[in-house]
Amino acid sequence: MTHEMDEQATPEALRALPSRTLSLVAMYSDRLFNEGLGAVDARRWHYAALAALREAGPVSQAELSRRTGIYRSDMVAVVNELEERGHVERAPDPADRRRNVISMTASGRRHLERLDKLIESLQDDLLAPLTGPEREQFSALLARLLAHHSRR
Amino acid sequence: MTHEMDEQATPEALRALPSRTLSLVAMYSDRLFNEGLGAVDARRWHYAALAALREAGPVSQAELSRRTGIYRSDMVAVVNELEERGHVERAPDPADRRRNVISMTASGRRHLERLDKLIESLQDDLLAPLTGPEREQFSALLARLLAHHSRR
DNA sequence: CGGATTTCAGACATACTGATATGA
DNA sequence: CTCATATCAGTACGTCTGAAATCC
Repeated sequence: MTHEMDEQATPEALRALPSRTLSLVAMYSDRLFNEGLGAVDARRWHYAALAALREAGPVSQAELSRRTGIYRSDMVAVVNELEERGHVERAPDPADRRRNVISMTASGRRHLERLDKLIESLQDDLLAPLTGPEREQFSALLARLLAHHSRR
Repeated sequence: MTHEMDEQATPEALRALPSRTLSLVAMYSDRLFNEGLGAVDARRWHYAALAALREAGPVSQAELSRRTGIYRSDMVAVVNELEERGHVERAPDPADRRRNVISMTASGRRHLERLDKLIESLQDDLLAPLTGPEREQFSALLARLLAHHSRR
């Protein structure tokens, strides 16, 4: 998935599967966001990490990991990239020398505000064919599915 | 994503994003189906290919590819696996010797019927928290999003 | 010749595992 | 001793690209 598939010729047995439609829409959505964010030298995880830092203040990488859902092992690379771009700073925690305290820089804050606007517009692209109330409905249904499946 | 993320501590800016919820739900859905199908020695692509064969009759791999959305390059492995399990047969097309004609065996038909039931039950697990009408709504909204994003 | 088919080899991203060094 | 942290190496999977061999 997904190339020049002929959606007309898609077997009825498949077309009726919400799991399939869900996967495909998620794929298009991911692609939309990856491309949109790539255009401003960012990635989805960058936004997640910066948004978490804004709400939590300076925290350790492990704490960032818990709040964003990024694996600790992968968080290293995310923080590396954000640090290279000057959006965050790594500093050893004097209180616990195992930890790095990650904090946003002024550049990071500006970048995050740019991303807020971009994300909002991409969100709009994603839901373009739906009316306002339909978007609410869709989001609410998704949230309930997530709540159901993410409880252990 | 997704480990022991603390969904409570998820930044509000992220929790409000349908794109994120969508990705996560799709991930749980994919996992559900991969595990369920794996338990009967099948994969998602197996079901797609067999369902397409049932509706189209014997066709070439390229045609199967168009109908299922599986890349031609990846279709080779899918047909290999189905052939190993005795669910399909490969035969050269006498009318066009570039082509392999893929057809379902009796075993394939039985297997597909098993999968029909399994898929239906997994579908039910996926949508468990939703009422009947809500499932209809959800599917309809997904279908409209797919239609919108899959046109070029 | 251009175009389609099957196949292989591999790039790339993402989720995830495991192990190590260090320190609380 | 245990537990947590940061890091690195590597697995597994899915999407996707490119190219070769064959045939229309």
